[in-house]
Amino acid sequence: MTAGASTLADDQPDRRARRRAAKRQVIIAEAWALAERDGLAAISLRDLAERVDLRQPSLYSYFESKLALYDAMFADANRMLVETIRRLPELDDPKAALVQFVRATVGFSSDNIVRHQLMFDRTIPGFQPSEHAYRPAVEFYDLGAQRLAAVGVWKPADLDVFTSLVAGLARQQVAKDPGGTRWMVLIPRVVDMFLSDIDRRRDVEGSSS
Amino acid sequence: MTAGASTLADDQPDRRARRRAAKRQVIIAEAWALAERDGLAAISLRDLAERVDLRQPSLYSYFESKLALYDAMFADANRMLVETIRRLPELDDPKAALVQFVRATVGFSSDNIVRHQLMFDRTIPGFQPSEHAYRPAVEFYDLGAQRLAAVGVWKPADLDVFTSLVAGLARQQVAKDPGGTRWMVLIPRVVDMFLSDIDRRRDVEGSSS
DNA sequence: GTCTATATTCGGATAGAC
DNA sequence: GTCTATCCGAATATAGAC
Repeated sequence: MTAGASTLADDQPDRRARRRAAKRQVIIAEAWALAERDGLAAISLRDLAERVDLRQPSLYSYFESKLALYDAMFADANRMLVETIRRLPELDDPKAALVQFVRATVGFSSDNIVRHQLMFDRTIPGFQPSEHAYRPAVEFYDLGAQRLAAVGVWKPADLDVFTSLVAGLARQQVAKDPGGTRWMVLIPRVVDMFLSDIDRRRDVEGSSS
Repeated sequence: MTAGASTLADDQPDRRARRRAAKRQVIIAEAWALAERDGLAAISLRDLAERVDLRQPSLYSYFESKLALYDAMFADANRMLVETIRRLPELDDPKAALVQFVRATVGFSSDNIVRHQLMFDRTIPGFQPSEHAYRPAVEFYDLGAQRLAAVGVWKPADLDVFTSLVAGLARQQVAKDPGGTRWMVLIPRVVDMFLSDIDRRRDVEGSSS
């Protein structure tokens, strides 16, 4: 019927979808700014709407509820962290690469405290990331696991120790010395400590078999 | 003038003060129950008043604002943690005592997630513990520092590493395996790792001098 | 100290016109 | 998709009688 308009009809939805996605991104970006100012739990859709030149009800065209907004923010923060890791220059020395990974991770938390809160604390009542939003978080975990594998660490218990080390450094840096480097500077030492422990345990295990 | 009533006049304020303090404690206890149910940030003074058989405005006789309530809860949680540590049986082996300390601390967080949140996360917008409420937190820190001193650890950087280890274990246990023991069981290993690292560094330092 | 009553503000969410 | 208008509920806090 409308043969000449078919390309138009096929393109238009894509453009619309892109524009829509772009605007969603703008909204999310402003939501972060608001969260930094007022606290994550204190975001109001009224303030948010004002910042993106919309009326408050119009936000419901982009997010079906406030929790859906948090979900999108959760995914956004995790994608940002994954991107941060991916952009790191590749290093030949696997141990140096591990230190680099931890530094980038703790640095991300330190530079993005509210993102860190949403990702790692459970601070919003009723919020639980959807499966979809959680996917980039898994991706991040895998990136860490890969660098651990490169130094011969793969046992689940070893991974758990490692995650708790990184979590602890990030937490203390964020909570006790925001903006500083008091725990950041300990990273090489902590990684050393961890790898030495792995070696030590390997030796013990080897000698007893 | 009222000589015969002077003992009465001296006692009555004490009794009143005690009753008042006792009721404050009841209110705080119910506040914790509410926080466990709805989330720390979602406590409402209405619900809280109902639970202690008061009308909502009457709470203002006990706490001058909601933030003052949080402040009292913060102090309460820290006192409870300090008490938990103090009640531990004394151990002769200083290393065992250190493991015991970490176990009790992480266990406390695991058993009291909302208290952990209030103490260690900054989750309530606008809340900052008063100097008075912060005192027991310092006391807790000192208890840890004492046990570290008993194994020869005293350097500030070493203390920072240790606090981040404990913080990381607690965090992962609370966030990723609430109610379980996945990170709890790693405690002896992590303490070993830490102390071995201290030894190793002492050796290096000693050989270079 | 406790109450009733109320001020005040703000929150998320919905209806329906355009 | 965006708007105006509005609902409805909830929140903290205060005034003033008892």
